[in-house]
Amino acid sequence: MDRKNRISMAVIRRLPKYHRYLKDLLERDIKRISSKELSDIIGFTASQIRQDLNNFGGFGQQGYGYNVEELYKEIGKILGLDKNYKIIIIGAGNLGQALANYTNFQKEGFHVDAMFDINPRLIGLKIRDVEIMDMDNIEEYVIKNNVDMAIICTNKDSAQDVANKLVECGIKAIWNFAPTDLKVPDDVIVENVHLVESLLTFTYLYKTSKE
Amino acid sequence: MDRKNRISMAVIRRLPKYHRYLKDLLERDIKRISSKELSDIIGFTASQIRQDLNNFGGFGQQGYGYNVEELYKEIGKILGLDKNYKIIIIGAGNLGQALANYTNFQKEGFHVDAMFDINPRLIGLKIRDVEIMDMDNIEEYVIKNNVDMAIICTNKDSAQDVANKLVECGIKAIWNFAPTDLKVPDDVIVENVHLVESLLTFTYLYKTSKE
DNA sequence: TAGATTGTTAATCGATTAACAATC
DNA sequence: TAGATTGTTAATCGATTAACAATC
Repeated sequence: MDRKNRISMAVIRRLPKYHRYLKDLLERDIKRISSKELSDIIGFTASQIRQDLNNFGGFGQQGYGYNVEELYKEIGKILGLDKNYKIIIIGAGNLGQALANYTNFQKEGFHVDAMFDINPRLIGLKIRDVEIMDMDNIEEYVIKNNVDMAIICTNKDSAQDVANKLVECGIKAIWNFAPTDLKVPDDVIVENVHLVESLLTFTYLYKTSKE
Repeated sequence: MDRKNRISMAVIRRLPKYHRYLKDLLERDIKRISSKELSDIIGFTASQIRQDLNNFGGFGQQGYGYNVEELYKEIGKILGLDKNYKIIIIGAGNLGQALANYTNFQKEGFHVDAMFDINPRLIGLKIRDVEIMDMDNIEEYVIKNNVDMAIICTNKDSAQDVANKLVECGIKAIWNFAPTDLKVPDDVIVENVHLVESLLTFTYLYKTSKE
């Protein structure tokens, strides 16, 4: 724990990118790769790649480089992909439904188990195999079904209330798509996907590139 | 341009957050705010807030702080929100449709004009007022309609081909939701929303928080 | 004017890059 | 063994924080 906590967010956010590129290499049947070669395709410096990986252990071999399959699996384990995760989605609007349908998550062992909404028109519907349930049943559901993570896809005004409810139910991990910053206890992990922030950054870069 | 280019990405990515919090304050009828007060609600240090803002000009007043409305408008201008933007979406699947429906973008002056897909079942359908058109017509459409930005919502395998096509049509700004890194010329801006990377980072944090 | 708070310079901290001895 | 490339330490770079004079 002490050692883990010392790993910076900068490093952690690069891990999924390593994972993705290594999967690519694996699919192209490439058996080994040096930090220099990986640098050429992923765009980080070779030095940074070696530094990053050495936070978690010495996966390479001098004079050889890294075994692609082994490194891919190790990084998968580091990320926690050796387990499956049960997810619920709160807010069954367009975005919630899109995420329920998004197969890239399922491939990695994330399974959307149920969706919740307060809109009576949506309750009872099924998106793929996932039923949209009444928000009133969420506590019962979470406790019964050992849910790992919750995705908030509500509007900004409901998001904090929903988060409070989730925390109450014992959820420790919230992936938040609502355009607001949630207040939660220290032991609850929140990862934000702030689409508007991404769009505005993008717009700034576009605008200034034209000047 | 020279001055602009010196502004670090770290600062640029904080701008949308200032913009959002200032809008909040404005809606709550708060007229002025000091860097210290803003620090308390936004979570950056007061020092960082003053540093950030001073990259773009002296918006504050000693002994007073910042005028909320003025600062909100100034940051909006810096981000390029004093203009409207025409957007097309390529890939009219669940995610593309969800983004076409996402009203938070329209509020800020972003208008989705058309969607494109290669699936004959989708072509001709309308999502809200937005027609799904045949990918074959994209070049003609972009040239005729002065499109500013394109959103890629295809799968990873088509994304690079779509990007090439967009660059060919003269598009200079691509918001990419496909789980891959696009190769484009230097004068084309790409902003990625890598959902899988966010999910895996999130999973890592969740996993390690339990250890 | 006195108090408050900015704008800005200097100090610190952390992350990235460079270098190289260790070793496969 | 010789060549290649890692793991790791040291140097550099950039971003954040602290401090304070300027000034409203």
